[in-house]
Amino acid sequence: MRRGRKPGSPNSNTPGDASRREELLRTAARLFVDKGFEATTTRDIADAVGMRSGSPFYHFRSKQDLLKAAMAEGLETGYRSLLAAIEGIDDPALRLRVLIRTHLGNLLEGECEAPLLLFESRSLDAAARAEIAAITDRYQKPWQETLDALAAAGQLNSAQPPVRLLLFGMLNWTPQWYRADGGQSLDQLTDCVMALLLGARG
Amino acid sequence: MRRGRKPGSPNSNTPGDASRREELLRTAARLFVDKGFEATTTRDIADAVGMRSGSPFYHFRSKQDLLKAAMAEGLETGYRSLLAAIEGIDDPALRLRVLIRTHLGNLLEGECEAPLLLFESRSLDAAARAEIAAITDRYQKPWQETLDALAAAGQLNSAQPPVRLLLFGMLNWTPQWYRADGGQSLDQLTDCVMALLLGARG
DNA sequence: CCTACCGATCGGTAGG
DNA sequence: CCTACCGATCGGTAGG
Repeated sequence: MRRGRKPGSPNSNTPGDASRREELLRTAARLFVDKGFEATTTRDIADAVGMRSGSPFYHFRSKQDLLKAAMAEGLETGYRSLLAAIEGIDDPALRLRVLIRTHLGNLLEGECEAPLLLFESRSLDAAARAEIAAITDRYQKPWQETLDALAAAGQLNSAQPPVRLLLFGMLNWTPQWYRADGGQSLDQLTDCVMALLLGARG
Repeated sequence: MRRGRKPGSPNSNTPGDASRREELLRTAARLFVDKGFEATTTRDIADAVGMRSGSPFYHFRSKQDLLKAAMAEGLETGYRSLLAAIEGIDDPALRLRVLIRTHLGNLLEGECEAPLLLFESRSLDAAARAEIAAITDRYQKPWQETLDALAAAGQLNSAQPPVRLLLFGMLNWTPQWYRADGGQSLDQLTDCVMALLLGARG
């Protein structure tokens, strides 16, 4: 029924196992976002990738470790997508637009929902939470730089950190209400956010 | 050791029991916000109010029922605090300011964190979720009216529903990062939000 | 990675 | 509201 697999090395980077590990991470991330960390069972995750209930623990020490890894790698992926999207764009207003649009795409088109897992930070111990906080800071760096540039150009009233955090919250709450079939495209939603930040624009 | 109490009527509004019920609701709300619904045990709640493990079920049919009631009554309370705060205020910009400040006070000074429980809606069944959605709509009505008035007065570019929802998300994410000891008062934070919405202002 | 399994915990209930 | 309790589930492990 099930294809057999010889035991490999635990937690290693064996090429063959790496893909299984990634599969676990992606699947866990999705389930954690949908049902929440606590409500998601390690058995749910195992089922979803076609493993037996004990097998995720071959790849990860604990359920919490799975969460930490899913957050870390997800934020990493999201960060790279941001950098790729803004590469070569000099105009700060356009940069901000692309950051927002990319972030919303990641969140709302299910490409990389990792930022939503930040809600689950409370389930991490202090050490893991610190690791994730550092990665989150990096994720926000391009945002702060762009806001600073906009303020310097006089297109934004203030680029104090609260502005960035308010913006981040505004975007991360959208999955609570945005529906793809609601007649508003992500581009239009991006327009709306931009108008809010930079003032009138049509 | 423990004071004895005669059995009363279940789920009724007996004056004596009402306060215990309210105590359960307030305590449950706080724990649900802090640890999350799934991570909070009915035993945690019972302990926190000095009951035995089975006793919460004398007041509520199920744990989910406790969540629903905590959300419903909490949003009710928050709604009333909003109405009281804006009563007699005619200037729409000032009204918005008071709405924001009151909402932030409720969230960040622990007076009424119920809006944060909206995250936990996924733990409700469809019927309960619909109930809560209706109460949430009512909670947002004063906001929409105020935004409409601002748009009519030309002080806001657009009062389309997404603006309200973006604002709501911006505020509801603040508990993720705001610290009372961070050198920024709630009044200053309110200024920051207002400036973001209405444009330059110093 | 599977089999087989365990200890702990959890939501909930009967009966007073 | 307490006592006493149960069935189910869950994270995790030993051993191959």
